[in-house]
Amino acid sequence: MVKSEDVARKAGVSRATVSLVLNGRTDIQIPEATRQRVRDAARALGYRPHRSGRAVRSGKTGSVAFVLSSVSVRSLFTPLLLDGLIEGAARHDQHLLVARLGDESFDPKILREFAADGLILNYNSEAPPALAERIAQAKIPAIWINDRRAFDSVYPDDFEGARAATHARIAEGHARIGYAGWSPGPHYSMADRLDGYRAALEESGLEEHVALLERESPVVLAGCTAVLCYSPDVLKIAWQAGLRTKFSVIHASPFSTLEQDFTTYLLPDHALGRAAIELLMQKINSPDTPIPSHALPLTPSPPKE
Amino acid sequence: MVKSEDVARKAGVSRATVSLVLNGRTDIQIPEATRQRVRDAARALGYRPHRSGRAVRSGKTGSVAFVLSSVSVRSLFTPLLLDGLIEGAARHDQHLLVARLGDESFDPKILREFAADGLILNYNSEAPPALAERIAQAKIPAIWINDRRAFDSVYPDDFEGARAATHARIAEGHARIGYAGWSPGPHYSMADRLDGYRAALEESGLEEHVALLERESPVVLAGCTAVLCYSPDVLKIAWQAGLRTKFSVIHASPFSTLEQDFTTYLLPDHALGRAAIELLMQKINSPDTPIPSHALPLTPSPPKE
DNA sequence: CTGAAAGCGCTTACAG
DNA sequence: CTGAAAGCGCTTACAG
Repeated sequence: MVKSEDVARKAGVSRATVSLVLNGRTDIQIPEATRQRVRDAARALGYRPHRSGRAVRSGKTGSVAFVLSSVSVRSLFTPLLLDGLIEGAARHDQHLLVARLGDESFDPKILREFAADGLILNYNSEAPPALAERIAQAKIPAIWINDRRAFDSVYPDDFEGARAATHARIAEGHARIGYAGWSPGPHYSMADRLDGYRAALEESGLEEHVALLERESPVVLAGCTAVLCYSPDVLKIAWQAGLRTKFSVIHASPFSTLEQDFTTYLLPDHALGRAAIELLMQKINSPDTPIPSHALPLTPSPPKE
Repeated sequence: MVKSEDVARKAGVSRATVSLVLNGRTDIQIPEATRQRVRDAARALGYRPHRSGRAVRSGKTGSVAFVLSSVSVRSLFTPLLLDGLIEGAARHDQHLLVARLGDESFDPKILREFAADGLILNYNSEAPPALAERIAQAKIPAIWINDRRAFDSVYPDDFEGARAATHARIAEGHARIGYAGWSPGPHYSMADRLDGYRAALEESGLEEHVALLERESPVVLAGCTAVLCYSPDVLKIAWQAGLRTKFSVIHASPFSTLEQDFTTYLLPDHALGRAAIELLMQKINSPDTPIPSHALPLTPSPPKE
């Protein structure tokens, strides 16, 4: 293994100089010729600085961790979200770890060891209470994704998304607009979407037509010329029940089926990832300042409708 | 930050003893009472050993990295693959890093620094030659996923998968079986699937009916009672062209559409992830031994057909 | 069985 | 402007 001492010897300087040059410290005056010699030596030897050496000295690992439930359905995420996190991490010169936590009786590696400077937590249903406690107690900087907390979270603005989608349909001339979905469950977004739909109708003086699919058949929506639904699953159920209307679907990624006519409202997964890292870096730098949560807008797809 | 010295002081032992106890070193004789005292002190203080301290001492980072192209279409992967990697890493008590590399003029953080003991590389088209060179030159242990190399790779057995799917249709009594796909391109799997299909037909003395979709219309397949295709995209094109047959689709994950009748052959993404980590750990332990590549079988879904 | 010491690779004051 | 020294948190021989 090549170490900074090898580079120093080859370049005829001290280890300190190697460190200063390779870390681009321009506040210290070092002749360009010396700098070049160091860089050449490093390249020639294939020197790769050992992250851990720096970490142990600086007290920062230079990594952040993306944390998921080991029950995958509790921590759904899209490639777009992961990409947002990777990009955000790269931007801050951080490595990104990915870990899954057992939901109970857990003592996961990522919490047991100090291996990351902060955590991005992604639970789309209730996170295990033990997790939040443990994080608070160990004072680990953390940002929650897809969770609408007062502080330290980023989430899609489902309320505004549903409201905008409904208004768009109204603007198109639809007067009888339905909503197909599940009964609002533990996750805030289910209630928010329904509320957004209702807000738009109320603002326009229209009547609501809601089919909660555990209880009602989509047939309740007969006569509607447009229907708002969440996820392709709901769309599929409505379709199979014989509903043939203009659909508006809130979903994470563009998708297609063969016959249906619909507009998609995309969840801002990439932006969520980016934003989560931004907030986390703030949090790492000042761990005691609560950060107001961010709601990010959904975008209609295709963007212009 | 709590360090091992704090635990040592609280437990009334030396730092060495703390290390031995917490790392479960049973080869050294330490009275159970002392062990318990150390564990209690660690818990009470919320001690989380600093990974980097150990890393700098042991020379191992305790992490492996999952490496992707920054052009996402060149490094497609499913959640199942990522889960396989996460599980595999956890099994070996490793952290998992995820990184994307620019394709050209690159000097990515993950290669520039020594932050992982080995790499899992996932390129579904040609990997940049500079990458393989760099890895070889820096002697970084690496395993390739979805790449059929003689050594150091794991990949789905597309040939056998296509062959088995075709034989299954033959066993069902189909006599005119088509193939819909793209012309074999740079990735080995495209040729392998076509070859597997052809092998099965030849073994059964049947004639081939191949539609390469850049050149031919799926209508070439008219009269076929079963069609083998790769990915839902191909299926969709065939469907839209009016083809109504039994389809066999090779794909990474279960998927559904509204009307079509098809059998899916699932790529073994989870197993690929697990296997890749196993091979990588071998490679890390003996970097100079080439590891014969592994081809993993596809599975029909539903499993019994 | 336990503790003091050395050392992993690195960076940062501090002398010169 | 550069080098010798100290120190980050940890683990591993080595004495006792």
